[in-house]
Amino acid sequence: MPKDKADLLQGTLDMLILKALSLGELHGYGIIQRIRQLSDEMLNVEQGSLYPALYRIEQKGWVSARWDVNETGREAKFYKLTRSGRKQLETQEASWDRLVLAIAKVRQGTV
Amino acid sequence: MPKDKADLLQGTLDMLILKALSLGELHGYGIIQRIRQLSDEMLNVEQGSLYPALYRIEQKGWVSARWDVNETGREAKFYKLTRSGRKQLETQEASWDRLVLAIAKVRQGTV
DNA sequence: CTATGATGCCTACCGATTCTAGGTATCACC
DNA sequence: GGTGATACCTAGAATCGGTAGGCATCATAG
Repeated sequence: MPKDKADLLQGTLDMLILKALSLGELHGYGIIQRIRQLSDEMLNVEQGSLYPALYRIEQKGWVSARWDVNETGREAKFYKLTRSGRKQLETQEASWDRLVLAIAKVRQGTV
Repeated sequence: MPKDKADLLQGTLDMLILKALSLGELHGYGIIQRIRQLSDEMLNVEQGSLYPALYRIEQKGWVSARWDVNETGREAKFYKLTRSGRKQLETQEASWDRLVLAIAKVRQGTV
């Protein structure tokens, strides 16, 4: 019974969160939904992964958080990319591209 | 001082090893060299990552090992893909492709 | 002839990160 | 009143790659 949802590889979650936030301020729960939606339901981030990741990312100064009220009037913690976070997103995207390229080379290679 | 060699993401090493072995039987040290060469020096697998990984992979039945002598007459442990390993390689490549696709979708997405 | 670097194997431990599995609370809806 | 969605959180397990060591052989440079 293989899951159709792919598990994330370690190291990809930060990039996804930063990317989601690059499209606009958002609260935690919304980040999960945005990633799922953007990936056409292929990626599902667990809450138990997200919240610790957000904490780490905030500690690193890549996002800032504030409590506010969402459009339905509920309390939620909104996260916003900082300048440093935007730079970090670029860095991580570049690393990802390098890795994808390198692995593609290995896969197309012959002895 | 960023390294120009990319660190691997967790979960990619098995696939790289299996791919390297899909090109022919090889000993551990040679696997490292083959991956480095195939990736145009972009990927460098550490010995401390490789040997435990080979052990894991052998336990799962994806490779078989035997001691032999290399072309220069030195003892070395040669690994060979099993049928199950070849199937596993396909599976992992498919997962990798799905992940790359999913992340590409997220990255090109707009709200 | 000795030192160094490459080849070849291995292990122990660390650090980072994701997941599972819980917990809490509010709200809409049936 | 119960269920599912929304919204936050934590503890602990599991995985896995890296660092840093160890050991042995061999070719080559000094």
